[in-house]
Amino acid sequence: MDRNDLIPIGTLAQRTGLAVSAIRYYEQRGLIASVRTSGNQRRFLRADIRRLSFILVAQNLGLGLTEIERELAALPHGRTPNARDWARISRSLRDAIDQRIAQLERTREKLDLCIGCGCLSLTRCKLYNRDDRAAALGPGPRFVLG
Amino acid sequence: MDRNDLIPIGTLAQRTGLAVSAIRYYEQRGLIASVRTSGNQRRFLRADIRRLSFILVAQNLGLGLTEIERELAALPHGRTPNARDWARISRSLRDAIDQRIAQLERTREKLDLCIGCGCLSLTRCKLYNRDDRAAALGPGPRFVLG
DNA sequence: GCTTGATCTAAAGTAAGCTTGAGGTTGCAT
DNA sequence: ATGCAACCTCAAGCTTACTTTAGATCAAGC
Repeated sequence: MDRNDLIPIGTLAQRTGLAVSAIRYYEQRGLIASVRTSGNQRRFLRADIRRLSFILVAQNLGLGLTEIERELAALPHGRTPNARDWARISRSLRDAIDQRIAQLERTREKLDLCIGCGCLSLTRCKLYNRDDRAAALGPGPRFVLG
Repeated sequence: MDRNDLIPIGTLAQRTGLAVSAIRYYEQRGLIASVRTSGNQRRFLRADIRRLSFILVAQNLGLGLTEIERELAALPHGRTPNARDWARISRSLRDAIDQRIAQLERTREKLDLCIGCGCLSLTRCKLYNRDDRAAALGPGPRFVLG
């Protein structure tokens, strides 16, 4: 199984917790690539486990696959990404996490004000201020990331 | 406009930043209620601005409308919610925010380890540990909230 | 060699969360 | 009283992110 470090899709699925169908979908979307055996079966690099993990973390942050694709585009083409590559791209993810945490903390503060004062004075309640609200990112739950 | 504090849907939309169609959809889903004028137009309570704000905050947290409905069910039926009601339900939201922040901080730590060590040793990389990963919550981006 | 589980493709289906469109009515200002 | 923006309903459409299904092939152990 270690010859050339090529793993079949099922193994990749097990390692990442993703469904096989999801991985195939990601490949179709261009988020991940594979080579084929003579019998047309996909074989992935072990490094793709990391790539999928990155996708999962980014998704958890609220990023859509299109945005994730943009992030991943920073990785080198044709060459297996090395430590430096991953460090660079991971830092960008780190920033997004920081921003998201900061935003949640702001929301929490506002919520505390509302809980504390029990304000029913609608004009004063900070939660009514929609400046910090989720931007319209299309359908589905909305997230503020910046 | 202050007679009885009843506002039309367009005003509610402006105040919350939501689309009129979204508010109608929420009503259909049972997340918000309205009375009708003699001409069949919806009229909402001013307090519904708060209710919608709650929905927006909860959505931003990653909750689905079904879960939000469950949360809102804690509000009194037939009576306009008062400060105490809102305080109770908001605290539950606050807890969810705390948990989400904690989870993001854990992810950030793991990411820092990966950035710091530049580990390409896949078996050691903490990000590959899927224990803390998003649970399958159906289609769409996944979130860990608990 | 044979079986059995993993894999393949393509197309259709699903779920959430809304939006859009058509065709018609209401209500406030002038 | 008239005009026009705002409102109404209902059905269909859209986007994201996948899953499911069907029918066929592959690969690895016994």
